[in-house]
Amino acid sequence: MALSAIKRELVGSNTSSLVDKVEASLIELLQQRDLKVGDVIPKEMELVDTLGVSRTVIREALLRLRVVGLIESKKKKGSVITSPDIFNVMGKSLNPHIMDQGTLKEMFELRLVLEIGMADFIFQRITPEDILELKEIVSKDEPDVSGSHVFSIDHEIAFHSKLYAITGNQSLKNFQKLLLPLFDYVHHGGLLKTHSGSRRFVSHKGLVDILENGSPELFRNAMRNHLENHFARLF
Amino acid sequence: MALSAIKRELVGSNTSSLVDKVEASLIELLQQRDLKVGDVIPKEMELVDTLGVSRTVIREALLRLRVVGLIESKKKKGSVITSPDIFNVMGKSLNPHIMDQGTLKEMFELRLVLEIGMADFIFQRITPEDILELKEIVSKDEPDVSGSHVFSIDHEIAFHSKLYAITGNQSLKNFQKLLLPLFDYVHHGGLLKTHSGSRRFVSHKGLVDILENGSPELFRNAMRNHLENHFARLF
DNA sequence: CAACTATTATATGTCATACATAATAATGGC
DNA sequence: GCCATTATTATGTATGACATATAATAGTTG
Repeated sequence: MALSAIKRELVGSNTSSLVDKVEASLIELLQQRDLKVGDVIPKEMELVDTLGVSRTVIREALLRLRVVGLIESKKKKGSVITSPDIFNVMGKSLNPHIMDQGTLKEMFELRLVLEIGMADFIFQRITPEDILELKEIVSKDEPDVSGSHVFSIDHEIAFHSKLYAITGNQSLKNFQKLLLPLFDYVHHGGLLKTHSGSRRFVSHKGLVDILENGSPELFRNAMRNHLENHFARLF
Repeated sequence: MALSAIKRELVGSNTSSLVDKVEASLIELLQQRDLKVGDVIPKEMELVDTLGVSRTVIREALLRLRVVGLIESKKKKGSVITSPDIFNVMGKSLNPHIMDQGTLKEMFELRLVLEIGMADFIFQRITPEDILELKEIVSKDEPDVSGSHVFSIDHEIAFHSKLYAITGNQSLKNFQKLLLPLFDYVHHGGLLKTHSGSRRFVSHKGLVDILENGSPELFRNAMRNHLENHFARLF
């Protein structure tokens, strides 16, 4: 049996596949019914009848929505609309073992952009407790006998993660959490020359001081300097 | 027939589904074989034999990889590894009609973070031609008879898009392209009070002047002011 | 021999059906 | 009225068949 009339209509004149069309139909359906997070969507078999395609195709279209986090499927309940979270989706495709060098470098640049750009939000929302917590973190970054700071990935991550948290922007924080594996891969893989020994223009402690007494403008420039050797490796 | 031994082993002790396991196995496979972009991965039927699960499960696992952009499937060729692009994946889940207000607001904040944070890269990479192009764009933003600037979404987008382009970071640019529908939705849906009439502390022309003769530091603060009314709406 | 066309083989795409599994709803005993 | 047990239901998995597109090959013709 060849394609039935309705399927031909679904496929239309363009080249997109059946699943593409069904996926589009589903999204359109969600918008038309003005469905909100938590609402349930029609069962697979209902969609089979409504759209006139096999359950295979329906399931594949639903799966796409599920992968990008638009819906969640429970055993007997059916599928419900969800909001969760934009960046988690990206995580799967951010496999440093597979992605090419160029993209990897761009992700690094993105990190620098974010940490300089979020100064205003940090100042807007930082609390005295946050300051204390940052000082606590910094206190564990003691200079060694030679006076230079020993580079510790864990300490680095703890400090900068706290900054993201202070912004109060969960999406931003998720984004950072997402990028962490990349940095871990790069540092451990020796893709960049080792950080230790390179001079820090502004220390973590310096940044905290500015958060306490300075301004967003001062902080942006300080962060710019703090990340100087990162820039040096990129440019 | 209940689950066979090998499937039990695949499922293991945790709660994750069969497809989850197969998906993980596939990713592991890609890393182990050190497969790079352009390489082909085993055929569906080979994977059926190798992993001992049905083609249904294999296909669903492969589909997941395809959705996040890790592979592409061609009819007779099989599936090949691809790199493309991190942010396009996110686009599907960024449906403003469905996502909740909180996330929408966070996306707006993200935009501000990016445009302030990318100053260094703009200055690093801007060319005289870019300056000319920016001036060309700005020239179309004439003040009206009352002397105030008429707000034009198109002009706004053209100007800021050019800034992203100048950074030379394709991922960053893709990110912006991704966010555009959100802003369009918000502006047209009247979610924010209209932009027109609100005072611009720093005009587009002012930003271009700084790009020509100023510094990244000046630019960051100017952009901060330029986006002042955006901030006002958020805080 | 070269270049172009028709055929074949292959791997993904779609369909149909049956059964497994888990979670809710219904039922029954106490 | 509460709790354990049993149906019911919708998704998850398995299997086999056929459709479709395309790379590869064979075959035809100038």
